[in-house]
Amino acid sequence: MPAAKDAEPQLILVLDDDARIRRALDSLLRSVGHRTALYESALELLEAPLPPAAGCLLMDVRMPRMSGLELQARLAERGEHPPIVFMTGYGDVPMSVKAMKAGAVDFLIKPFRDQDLLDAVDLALGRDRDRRQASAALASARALYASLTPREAQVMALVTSGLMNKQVAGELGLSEITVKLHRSSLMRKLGTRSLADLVRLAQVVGI
Amino acid sequence: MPAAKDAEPQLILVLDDDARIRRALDSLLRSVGHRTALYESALELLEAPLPPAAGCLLMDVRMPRMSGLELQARLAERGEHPPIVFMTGYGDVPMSVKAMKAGAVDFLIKPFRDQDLLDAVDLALGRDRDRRQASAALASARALYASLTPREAQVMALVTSGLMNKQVAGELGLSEITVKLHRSSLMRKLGTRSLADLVRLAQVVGI
DNA sequence: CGGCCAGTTATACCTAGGTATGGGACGGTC
DNA sequence: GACCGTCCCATACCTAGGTATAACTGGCCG
Repeated sequence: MPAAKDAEPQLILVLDDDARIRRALDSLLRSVGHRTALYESALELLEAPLPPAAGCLLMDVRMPRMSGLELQARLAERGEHPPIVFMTGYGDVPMSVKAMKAGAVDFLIKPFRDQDLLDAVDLALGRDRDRRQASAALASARALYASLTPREAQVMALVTSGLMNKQVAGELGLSEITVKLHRSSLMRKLGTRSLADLVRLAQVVGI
Repeated sequence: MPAAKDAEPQLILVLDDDARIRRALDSLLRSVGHRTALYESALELLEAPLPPAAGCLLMDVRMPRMSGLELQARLAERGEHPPIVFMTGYGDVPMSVKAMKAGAVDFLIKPFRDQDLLDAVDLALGRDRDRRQASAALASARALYASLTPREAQVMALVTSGLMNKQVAGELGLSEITVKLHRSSLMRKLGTRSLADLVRLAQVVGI
């Protein structure tokens, strides 16, 4: 594991149909050292795959063709997506509640102070880092687990549930020595050097 | 463990300064089988300890003396509290966003359909059940852990980190046999019958 | 067909874990 | 002072875990 020294700063996706606002947000965000990517419509953003470095999506709620809320729903359907900060000039309460229930980080009413926006963006970037960390840990655990043969996975499940080798052998109709063999093999594959580590890995994978 | 057969249905705390609204909410909630407790002011609710069966707090945002948002903040300071559903006739977006950021389940605008309120309450009760389950599991794990002597706790930490008995002995300056003794003693106290169980318990406690 | 991998088992040997029994030291409590 | 709980160590014995080596089977692939 090369320890991803966050050499790649997070990117802030800015989506607004008004070019003047895009420019203003872009310059504000860049002035405090953020990197940005600008989008004019929800469709433009949906068509291309999201930049892997995307750490926050900042967007207007009301836009022609596809609203911010609908984009939020589409992104959620597709799986993981960066945390979202909404802005709007004409928001109502049900709209903001819906956005927040769906996981938005903040919902800002124009006009807002620059600092409020920057705070919301920082919060979103923080959540994105947490999300990335959790997701990377889960992915690597799953990848390791996927390298096991079916038998090894069975043995792992029973061993981490607390059964002794002979009990595992009984459950699976094997001899104890075979269980030991699968066990040492899966420990090697997973890089775990103790039963404690194995149990924790199993927890992550969700056995 | 007597398996708490949820013989005790959850209680819905209804807080509104308007007596007519309290009565209307009370009758609506009771008509679908919920149990309720009525409060006239935030202070009244804060003064007495919360009913242990409280599974949801349904309240107006705007009330004299103490607002719903302030009550929400006070309850959060005091630790765990039931999930909150807000209602209001005059809410603005920043208010609703603040409430949702602080963890509210929903923020309803009057007039709302009865069903919307009942849905929000059901969602809140569901979250309360999850919360109770997690909190009960954590409490029982902590209680078990607290019954260990200091030495046993040290041994547990090292054993669950994956060290062998002899390594634990080295770390603590003990002989291996003594470690085994502490180990069997703590396993007995915690009711764990395998290292796997012990590791999971340690995870819950946060070792 | 030959090679490879998963899966299976066996023998043998060594290490680690678990328990029973007994004993000594220390600190606090009744 | 007697008692108790915690902490420590030892001997002895048994069980469980781990590894090495070797061998057999069946399926898949080039």
